Amino acid sequence: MELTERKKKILRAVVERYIQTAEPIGSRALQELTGLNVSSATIRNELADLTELGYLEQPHTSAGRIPSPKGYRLYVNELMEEQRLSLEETRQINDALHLKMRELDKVIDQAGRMVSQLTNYPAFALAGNPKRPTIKRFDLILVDSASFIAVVMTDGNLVKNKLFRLPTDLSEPQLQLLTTLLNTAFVGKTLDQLTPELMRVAEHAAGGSYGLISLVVSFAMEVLDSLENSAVYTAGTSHILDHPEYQDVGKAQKLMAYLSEEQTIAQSLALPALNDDGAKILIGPENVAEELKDSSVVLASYDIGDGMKGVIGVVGPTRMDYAKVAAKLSYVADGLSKLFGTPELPPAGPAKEKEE
Amino acid sequence: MELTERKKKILRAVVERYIQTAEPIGSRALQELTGLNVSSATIRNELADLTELGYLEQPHTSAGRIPSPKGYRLYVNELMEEQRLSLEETRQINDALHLKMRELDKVIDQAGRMVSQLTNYPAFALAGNPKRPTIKRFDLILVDSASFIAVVMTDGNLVKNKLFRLPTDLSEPQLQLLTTLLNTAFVGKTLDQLTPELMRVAEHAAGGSYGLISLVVSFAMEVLDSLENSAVYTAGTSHILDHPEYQDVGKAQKLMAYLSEEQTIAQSLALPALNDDGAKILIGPENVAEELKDSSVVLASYDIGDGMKGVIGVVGPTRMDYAKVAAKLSYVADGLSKLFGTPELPPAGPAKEKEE
DNA sequence: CTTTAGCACTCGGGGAGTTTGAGTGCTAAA
DNA sequence: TTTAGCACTCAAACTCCCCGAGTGCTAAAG
Repeated sequence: MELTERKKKILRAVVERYIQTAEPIGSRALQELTGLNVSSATIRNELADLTELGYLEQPHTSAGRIPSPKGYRLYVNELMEEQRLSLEETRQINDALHLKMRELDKVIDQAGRMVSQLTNYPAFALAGNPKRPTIKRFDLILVDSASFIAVVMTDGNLVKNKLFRLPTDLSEPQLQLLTTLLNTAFVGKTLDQLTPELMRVAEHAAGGSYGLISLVVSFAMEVLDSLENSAVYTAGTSHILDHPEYQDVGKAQKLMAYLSEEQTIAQSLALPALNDDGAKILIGPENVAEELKDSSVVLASYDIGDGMKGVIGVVGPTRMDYAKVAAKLSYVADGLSKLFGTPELPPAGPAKEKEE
Repeated sequence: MELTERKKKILRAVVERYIQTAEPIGSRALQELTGLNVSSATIRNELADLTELGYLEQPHTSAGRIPSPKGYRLYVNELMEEQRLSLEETRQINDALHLKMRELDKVIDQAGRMVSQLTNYPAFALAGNPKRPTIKRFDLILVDSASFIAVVMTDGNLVKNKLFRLPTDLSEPQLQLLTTLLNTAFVGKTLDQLTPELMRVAEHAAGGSYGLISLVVSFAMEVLDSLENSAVYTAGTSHILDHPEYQDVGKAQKLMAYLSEEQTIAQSLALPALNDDGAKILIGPENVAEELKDSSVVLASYDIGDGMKGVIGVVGPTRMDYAKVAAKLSYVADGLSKLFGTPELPPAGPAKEKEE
């Protein structure tokens, strides 16, 4: 059954007011808020209907109404106006997006912090890749006769390195041989495919090369592993204490505990949202996790490039300002996609050349 | 004035009991706890003296006594027995110290988390270097005609890399030239010494090389910069809610806000402790930061190698279990020092060789 | 001089009772 | 269908009072 215009107007007023004040709204207050030219008694009748239909709740008989999760849902789906960010706000975000370090982890971490600061809610951010990562190339750099740097690059164009110090001497040709060997034997393999079997074969081919193969490969495996179980960065968890619904320390504690279970967040919350575009809003009981049953989550996904995607999200009371949060989150997500979309090197290089 | 043995015994009992229960201790309870064969009245007299001397406090006239910061200080200095960790505990720490990734940032982050989990208090960890870092060597790896990887190694043997994609073509000899150039012009320089002046000279020497110099150098500068302003990792902030002294949300919030000001922690708390060995304990008002005036901090420093040091610390109520926390922290710090002290490569390499 | 028993006193915490006021639901009239 | 009016409800805030743990003081005993 479709609601009448007037009912919608009232529902909307209740939601918006409650988002601001966190207090039940009574019929009298609604008279003014809605601007409807009807008496409070009429509004009371409407409120009774809306309560009957499950859009509103009453903390106790003699209190005003507050939105139920169902009410929020209707509000988010139909009543909420797209919030436009102010110039000030977009400028702020744009500034913050000018991150110095472009290391993937750091950028994601920073993005999470930024969102948390922007919204005043706890936030999290992570990257996830749909396909299993593989190594694309190996390089070994001789530092001195007793140490070398291994550089591995994944198919997602992520580059990692590690310095190895050896108890024995090492020569350039030796390293070259190793490099070729690594590149022929292990490129394009996923983590599971790097079997001990394969290692043994390659090690044998390496001859007397000190088991260096296994060292570098196990480093590569660490890299692949950390990529598959991508880290979740949380930020601003203390913000939940700002909101009256978490004045009860017990509740705050539960939510915080949940937020520090990073793997759970990744699996159950963020990853399912990877492929949804735009902002996704999960209200109270719509959340799978028990700990989030009376909180809400807003998620947005962004493109990292090379098929990788990421998710940033915000957690807060069901009473959170969905319009604003969703707008900010989407804006940041877009910004990140653009950031990753542009080549690392702005074509400033050639421009700098004097001679044209 | 030196306290009598009996007074010390009483003070100690008060502190230890209060650490457990967070409740004021009365004279009757102390009769049992101390094992002294005197009446409660006698103890009351002693308590009055200790209060007079500033070692104890009374929340209100008709309550028992709790230790004052001065009392804690005496306890920590003279009365506290070195806590020995149980086998179970050392095993737990040793296990946790077997970290997979040996990337510096991650290790430090992990260490902080571990300590927090171990002690049930919020913890932080950071690395700091006394001397200004410089770049030790540059390497450039050609990936394909339009991209290359820059690898820089600092004097602290930290290696960082970055992938550059270019709008133009690139050749191996070109890269080699660049590498030599970079290594002659910029090695051994601190951040300030990498002046625009120097850059211009080097760029000029590079001839038509597309301003690549400045790209790589500015990456190097980022690395140096991030090394100088080393990150602070905090973990387990939600643990403060476990303790009754922070049931007051306002207090918890203040402390949490402080803990998220990572730069402040670094500057005012951790860095001063860099060169103190062993555990350092700061009780309540001994802290410089206003926000910590009624909390305590335990710090321990560890060696990273190459002259770099790090600090891990724990923040909690003044009532925290100093003996246990200090013991755990020292143990972890030692473990970290050892971890960094041993070469990256366990000499397992040669051992793996079949043919001897 | 120290220790002890005894006793009056203090003060926070918790429970019961009361008041207040915002807000409701219902009814009867417009 | 809307409105005015009115009785009713209930949480929150306040007051009052009791309880008991614990103190400080005094006077006597060691």
